[in-house]
Amino acid sequence: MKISDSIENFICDLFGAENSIELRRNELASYFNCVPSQINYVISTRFTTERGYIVESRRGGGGHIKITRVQFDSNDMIKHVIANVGQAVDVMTVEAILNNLYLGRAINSNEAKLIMAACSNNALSSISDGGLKNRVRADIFKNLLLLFV
Amino acid sequence: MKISDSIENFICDLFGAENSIELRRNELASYFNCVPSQINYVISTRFTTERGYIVESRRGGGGHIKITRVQFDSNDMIKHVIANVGQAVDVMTVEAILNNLYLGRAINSNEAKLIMAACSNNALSSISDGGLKNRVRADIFKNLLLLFV
DNA sequence: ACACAAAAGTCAAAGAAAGTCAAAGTCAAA
DNA sequence: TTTGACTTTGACTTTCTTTGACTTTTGTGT
Repeated sequence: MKISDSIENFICDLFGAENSIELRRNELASYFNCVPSQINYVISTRFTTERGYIVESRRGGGGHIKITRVQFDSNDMIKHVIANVGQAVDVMTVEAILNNLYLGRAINSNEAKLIMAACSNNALSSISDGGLKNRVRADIFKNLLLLFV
Repeated sequence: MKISDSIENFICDLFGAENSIELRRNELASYFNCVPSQINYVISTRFTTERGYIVESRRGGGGHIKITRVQFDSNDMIKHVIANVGQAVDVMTVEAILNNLYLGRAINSNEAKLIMAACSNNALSSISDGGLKNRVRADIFKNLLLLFV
């Protein structure tokens, strides 16, 4: 079996009943006899927002990688949006989706405003490249929606 | 291994219900078996103005370090943060500020989570340039906080 | 006043993690 | 057999922490 798959499985098992785990990249890499960056590869391809994971990390001494999984139990609407919003999205689309979610009672108006603000062109004004801007918007959007599922 | 975090926690605990504490750098250092300047490192990275602390100290015999945490009325708190977060900001700082705002009741825990998610490295992972990432983070952060004033 | 000792401050080098990126490898489908 | 998606690898980068040599400030005893 591919080593990436083994690592993926190993990490999944690590969760057990917990919803959040913390690991040391180098330890894991030496356990699997692979280069450390392989761990990054596994994480970035398998533990993505689309699949319901949030990844945080810290470098330097005592550094670590923390992976949190978000329960995909309730809200199908939001789940659906997260799965279907592509790599990039524009303001109007975000607006339309939020309106839908609001009408469908998946989020309330304050939440919609917050998300809208986070995805606004204003918030992303430092990004001059239009393509990048829409990709970042999509990332932020999905990360936020993830909190509601 | 992550002695800085232990020291940070220790100092935080010292506060208890008080808003101001006083400590001896050398004592603390020998308690943690570290060099005295490590205490400076912890203080300068964790107990910053941005995070709502004021640090004063005195050298020489009977010298000490005094750390005061400041509390504002919640609207002021947010305004203060918006005014003082610079052009760029890192995740740890956002985290610390949100925690402060939460403790100061300026925002609730859901709001804090939302803002955190919008400012996370995960949400901004498409931005490869570290400097730009922190600038965008600051923009998003301020845009979101603006909704609360 | 003055010297001295007892604090705390500064700064840069070394160390410890994690992140990035692109080249090279694999393998199945067209 | 060529192509293209997915994997593996490693050199290089960035971020955060630890350490220690050296500096500055301040209280105290002479």
